[in-house]
Amino acid sequence: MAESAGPAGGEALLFLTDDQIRKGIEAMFFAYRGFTADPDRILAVQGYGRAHHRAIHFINRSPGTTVNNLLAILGVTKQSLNRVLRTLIEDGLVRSEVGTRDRRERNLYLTEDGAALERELSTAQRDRMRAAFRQAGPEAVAGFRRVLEAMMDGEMRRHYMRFREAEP
Amino acid sequence: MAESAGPAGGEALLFLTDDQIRKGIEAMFFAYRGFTADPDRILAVQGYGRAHHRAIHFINRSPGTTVNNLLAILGVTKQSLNRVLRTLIEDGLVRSEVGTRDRRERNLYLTEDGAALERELSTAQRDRMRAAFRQAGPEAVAGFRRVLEAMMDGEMRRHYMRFREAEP
DNA sequence: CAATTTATGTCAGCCTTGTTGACATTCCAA
DNA sequence: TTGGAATGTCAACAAGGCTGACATAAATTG
Repeated sequence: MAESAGPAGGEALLFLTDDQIRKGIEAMFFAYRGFTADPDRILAVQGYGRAHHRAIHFINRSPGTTVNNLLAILGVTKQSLNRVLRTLIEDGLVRSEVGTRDRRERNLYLTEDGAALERELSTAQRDRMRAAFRQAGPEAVAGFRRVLEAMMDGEMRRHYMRFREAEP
Repeated sequence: MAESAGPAGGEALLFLTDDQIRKGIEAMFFAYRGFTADPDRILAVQGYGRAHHRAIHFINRSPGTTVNNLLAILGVTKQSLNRVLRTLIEDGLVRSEVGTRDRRERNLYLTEDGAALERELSTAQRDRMRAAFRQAGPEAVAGFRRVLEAMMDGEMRRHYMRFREAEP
């Protein structure tokens, strides 16, 4: 349909055929399992899931972030996030401090233990990503990022861009 | 750590710094939400979820496939898949036929209604992917695919490759 | 100051989708 | 022919989404 195939106006656009796009969709599906496989294995040991990983990742990226901010980034409800945060706080991986500027807010930090788990998780995930990057080469990596950025919803792209520029 | 940054042996390898890799990880996270957003909206209307989408997608890709085969592709337990298949069969979207060669097997097909939903879902997903591809350009798309393929687990890569070559 | 809004937390209950365990059916090979 | 392996189904449970209702505390506004 649409602009399925064939030359159009002088450009070939062969990379926009339904078949090429289908391959992109399936690549995305199968690759995402690899992307989460290593952290999933680590998390399963201590009885955590991907939701815990996401919270830990973004608290590490923005120490002192508020619950509301985390909510927007993760795109879940506060009830859902709260369940995860509560277990992380109870288990001593996350510390929640009453905000100084605005005392309704809670500023979230990783504890020593939380930071240790974060390192374990991100090391595993980075190792795989690094291997994939090395295998594919720098130009492929640039293209990879360009396509992913174009695929994001506007709201998510905003969050991504804020982190993209920030050096840790 | 490892080969964090800086020139190494003559090559720069700047795309392998922890910071570059971290951007790749976050791009993957935020992009995947966009990837599933449109199908999710459609599925929510009829009370289905992503699991239904995955089953429908791969039954459409391999009409007559068996439950066992689908299991290997989706990487879930047979009990989990069975629940999804049962609702799809009850709702008249999937047809299950006793295997002729081996009567323990069930061959799965989409019905007319199932094929209609599959088209609706894949059209929505393809539209977004096509827009991202067009925006990023052909070289970026090639790189995108190369990185994703390098990121897959071996088992998943095998499945991907089988579909990759097959024309519908 | 009183009223309202905002940020957070909590309880209850629902749904999807993952899990394990138990079991029926069918095939195949010893 | 019989026992094991393969295939698929049913039941029950857990994680982690969701909505709705409500409480509390703090900030903001009139």
